[in-house]
Amino acid sequence: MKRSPKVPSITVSDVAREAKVSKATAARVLGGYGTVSEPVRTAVLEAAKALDYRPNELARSMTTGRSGSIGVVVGDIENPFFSLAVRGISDVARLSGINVILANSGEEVEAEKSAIRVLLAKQVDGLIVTPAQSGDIGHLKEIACPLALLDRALPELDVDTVTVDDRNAALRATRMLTQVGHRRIAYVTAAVLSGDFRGAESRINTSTVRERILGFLEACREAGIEGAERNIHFGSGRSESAHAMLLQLLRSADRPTAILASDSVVALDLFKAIRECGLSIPRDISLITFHDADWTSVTTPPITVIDQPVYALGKSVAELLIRRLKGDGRPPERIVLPTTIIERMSVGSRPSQLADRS
Amino acid sequence: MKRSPKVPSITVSDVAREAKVSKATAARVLGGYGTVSEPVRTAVLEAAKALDYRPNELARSMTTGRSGSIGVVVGDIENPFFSLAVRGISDVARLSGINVILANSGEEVEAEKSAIRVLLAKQVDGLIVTPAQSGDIGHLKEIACPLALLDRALPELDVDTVTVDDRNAALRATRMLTQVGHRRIAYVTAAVLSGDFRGAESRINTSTVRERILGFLEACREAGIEGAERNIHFGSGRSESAHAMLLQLLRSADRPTAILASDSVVALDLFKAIRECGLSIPRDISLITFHDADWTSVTTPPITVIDQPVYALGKSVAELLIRRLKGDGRPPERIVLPTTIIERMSVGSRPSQLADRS
DNA sequence: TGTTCTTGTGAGACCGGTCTCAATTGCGAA
DNA sequence: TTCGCAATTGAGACCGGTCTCACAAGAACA
Repeated sequence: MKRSPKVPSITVSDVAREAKVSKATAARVLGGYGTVSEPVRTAVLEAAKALDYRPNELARSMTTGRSGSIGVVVGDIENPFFSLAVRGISDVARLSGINVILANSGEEVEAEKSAIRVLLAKQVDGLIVTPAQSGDIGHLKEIACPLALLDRALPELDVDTVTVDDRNAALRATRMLTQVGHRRIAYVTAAVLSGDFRGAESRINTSTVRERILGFLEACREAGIEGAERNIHFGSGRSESAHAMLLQLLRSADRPTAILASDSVVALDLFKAIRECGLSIPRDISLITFHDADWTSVTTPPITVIDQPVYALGKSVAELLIRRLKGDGRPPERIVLPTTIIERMSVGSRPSQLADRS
Repeated sequence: MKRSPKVPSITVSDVAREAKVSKATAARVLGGYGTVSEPVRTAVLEAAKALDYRPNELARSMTTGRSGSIGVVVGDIENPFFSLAVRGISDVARLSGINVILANSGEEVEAEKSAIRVLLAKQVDGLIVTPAQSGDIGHLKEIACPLALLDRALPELDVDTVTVDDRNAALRATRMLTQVGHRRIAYVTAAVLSGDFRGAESRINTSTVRERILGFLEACREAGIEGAERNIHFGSGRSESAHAMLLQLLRSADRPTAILASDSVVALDLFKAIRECGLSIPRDISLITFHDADWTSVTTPPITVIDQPVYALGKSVAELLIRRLKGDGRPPERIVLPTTIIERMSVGSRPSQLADRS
């Protein structure tokens, strides 16, 4: 470990010396606190300019205890959903003069824990997290600084949270499918669930996932479809095995005639898999996905989507968190933003040649 | 400005007191430097665990002068090109135990300057920047810490740089178009250029933009196409006016029969505009774009793309920068990564009904 | 004119680490 | 037995800011 050359930077003391005042006075001018007479102020300011003084934020943070930055931990930056939400957060933060330190969890709890530890060690003033898993949230409960949850609520964690009305969205989307006759409808999500689904509703603590599933199941029930739980497929992330799983699903004898995808990344993978299997949308299979990703409107056919106000989602959590950083004492808020369904061309009626068995 | 409650955190001194050793000794154990006897080490470690000690990175950075984090300034996080590159950077950084602080410039120099100022004040150990503009780079020259350039080289700035062989890529892609007979070929980029192009090659200092244009022009020249400069269109970013510009281009009497797009965001916008005009790819117009964005393979027709090793791009700059942080003294490197063209279905021969005039 | 406020300024402690330096101890070599 | 050296430890300076407190000087008041 080699000692860095350590470019000696200009400090308050240097400026003070140059301006022929005490360090305390120079600090007052430079830090913008306390009272200083006009002539002294200008003298210090000139000295600072002459020396090209730049404050060391680290030192400042050390004494104030405030770092002026917030940490954001998302599942996957590459997912356009998150990039857009992050932009919402950044935009709001910038307006408040707050920096954003971004970390990727890759949807893995361990990475999430480590990221949070690091951010906390860096003394972030607050955290925005998209919890990767719902079962393992001890590390979130321990967080001492203000915390806000993005997109995924945790019932056990009473903190500021912004989500969308996932349940209702899934309900409406699924209804859209049942209403045109579909009975074998699959819900495909990237979320992972240990074990298989049957009656495991209670094990899914992540609101987003659970609510969507509940909405999905409710619509199925309404339509008199039984055993819909069997058509919920977890773990369809970015991986070879996930793609293989999709192919298997699409090639099975009782393959679904309609699919609801949990996000645009999954949907794109599905779209490719469907092509690979020589199936046609919407003739052979219908598709609806969460998130109006930009590409969904240019495919053939364009995809019907559940449009989430993603940018607003990011904007809102950031606002909530920043308000709290300013010392707002009101109880945690849980904001649920509405979604709309953008109907395009990927939903067709149930293919008649495929008799339903369930 | 309200004083934050300031949760009193556990410090080295607290641990020292608990372990009944001096602060210096506790610090040695906790900081992992110097020599400590085994019994003392365990005593300190136990005390630390009992007290749940967490080091304050800020304080540590203050004395060491190293913050353990690097700053990354990109044009637009939402552009999948950048998100992927950023992941490349993050992955490498994580392996070295270095954090990444991300900032968005929105491709605006002022925002870029401000972001760099903030990151520097936060004492980042190094910076990775994708310079938004090439003319205004004074702020980059002034940077005292190690700096590395991503995707865009600046001839005047002799620092570690990783780019792709833009010129050759543009050359090959354009050739692919000229070879099937196209003569009215447009190059559309999001980059902005003050004034219009004519002979302004010298004004474009951003390597990516200049090299691509040079490659494009070279291919045109080879094919005996004159005045190709007129077919270079700048400023096609994310905006209403940009889209309007594209529509105008596509509706003009001498509209291009083939287009080369500078990135996938521009390409998507183009794709939509082409549809809007009722044109068909590749019958009426051919399209090639830089960046193998995930959606390019699912459109109808799928788009022929110039596949850049984006992840590797990010990975390489990060490696270069980190090597330099470790005190590597060798002269700055300029790495140029190769690209490949993935041929899909968006290139067709020149539509015969459109006579070329140029 | 004496007293009490203001206001401006300087001295120095402090934040939580790192790191230098000197002091103490134990042990093998002479 | 004495000396030298290495290993271990403690005291305290330091990083670059913030902030408390004491004090001096002029203003306001009696």
